[in-house]
Amino acid sequence: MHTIYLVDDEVNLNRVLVKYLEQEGWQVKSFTSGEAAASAIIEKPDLWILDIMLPDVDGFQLIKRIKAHDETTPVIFISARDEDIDKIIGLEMGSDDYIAKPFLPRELVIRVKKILARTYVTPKTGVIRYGDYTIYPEKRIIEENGQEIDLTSKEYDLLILFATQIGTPMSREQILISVWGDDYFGSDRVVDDLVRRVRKKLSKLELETIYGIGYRLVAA
Amino acid sequence: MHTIYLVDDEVNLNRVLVKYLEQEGWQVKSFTSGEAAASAIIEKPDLWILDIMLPDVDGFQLIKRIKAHDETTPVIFISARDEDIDKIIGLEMGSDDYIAKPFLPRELVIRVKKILARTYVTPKTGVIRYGDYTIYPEKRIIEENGQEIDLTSKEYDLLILFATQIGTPMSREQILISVWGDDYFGSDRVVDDLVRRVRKKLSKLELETIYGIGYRLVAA
DNA sequence: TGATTCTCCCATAATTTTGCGGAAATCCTT
DNA sequence: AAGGATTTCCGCAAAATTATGGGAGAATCA
Repeated sequence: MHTIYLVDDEVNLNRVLVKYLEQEGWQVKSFTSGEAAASAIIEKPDLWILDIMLPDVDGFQLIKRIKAHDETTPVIFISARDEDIDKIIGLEMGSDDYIAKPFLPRELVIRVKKILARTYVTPKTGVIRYGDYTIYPEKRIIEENGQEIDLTSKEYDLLILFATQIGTPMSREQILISVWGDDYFGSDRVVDDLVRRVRKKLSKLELETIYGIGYRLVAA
Repeated sequence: MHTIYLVDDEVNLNRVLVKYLEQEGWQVKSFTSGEAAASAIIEKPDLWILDIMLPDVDGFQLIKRIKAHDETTPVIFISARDEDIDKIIGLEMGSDDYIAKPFLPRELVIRVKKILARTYVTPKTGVIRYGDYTIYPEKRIIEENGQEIDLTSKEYDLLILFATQIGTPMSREQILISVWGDDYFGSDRVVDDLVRRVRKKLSKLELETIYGIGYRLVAA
């Protein structure tokens, strides 16, 4: 689940936007002042939505501090003033998108979805962290506190499948197709076996069995 | 089939729009006054189309009452005045779309289609909120104030059935088919049992029994 | 080729969920 | 308020699903 931090001093709009964003299942925290938002930068939300005009610390200063803290955090600007828009577009503010007031809340939701998709659909490139484990998908390596753990190829396939779908239950059918391919005709039970092996090697991985459904990796 | 309620006091436009909407196979009811429309809110159409300028109760008041009755009902505004449009977009009107007069009827039809598709085709993507509960259908998870509650697979199937059909009474027959499949030949009584178990685990879920009929999930 | 590892499968045990009978409680009708 | 129908509740047994240990065959690698 993604966390989104919203900064806007118009309390009404703020409240509405929070409602819409939460409707999508995101965890939202909202701020009405730039100063309050600034002190939350260390909490590293997955995305920021910033109004430019704020009573104290304005959006431009905020984005600088956000990006200074973590260059990759996506930011969406919202603003009413045309000159601001020009500034956002013209300068290299590092903003990932902007939206001019007035706008429909669902328009904002659409943009957030796009950006999150762009940022998180490609976890293949980055590393995945899960508790003490660090997974390097492209290298097919998993470390526990820097100590590499040996996995066989199927074990690794399974790990990646779950690690990229944390929280989502996977049926044996889905697992078979993903790990063995759709031309496998043996028994379902090999999945149990593979799960057993992975559990044994990665004891801190919460691979939960969902009776009658399949398995799921519980969020760390 | 979807039911659409249209509110516009211009009788000519009203008639034309009804024709176009019915052309799509939707069941349309039209009103020329806000008061008449207001008393039809309890009929829960799938979508409302509201003109803002009405002789008596205006569109803004109407949407408040519609959303108060059921937060999720989609609403499309139509209006001629620019200032209205600004109001719709900017403020927390909860409108799902708007369209400025004059417009082509088929433009309206397109927007209605989009919204219906969004609302009904993808109930799986969004989360469902019911009082303190948050349901993540695709993850087969339900949380009460962030605290996950364990459900068995049939219990979850039942929950989803009701949660996606809030307010609609379901017969035992329907529940059997939906949860057990149409090839189940045991007794009806298992439904009672399942309902009992779900009630026990989710005590704040208002699963009302309708004597002689079945059960219904009362809106939170 | 031989040794080692990996994968698959089977049988059995352990676990979880579900079904069912009957009694108690509740609801509706008269 | 009584009586019949319906629903709820309870606990246990049956059924379904999953975990586990062990062994055979396949693949891999030196």
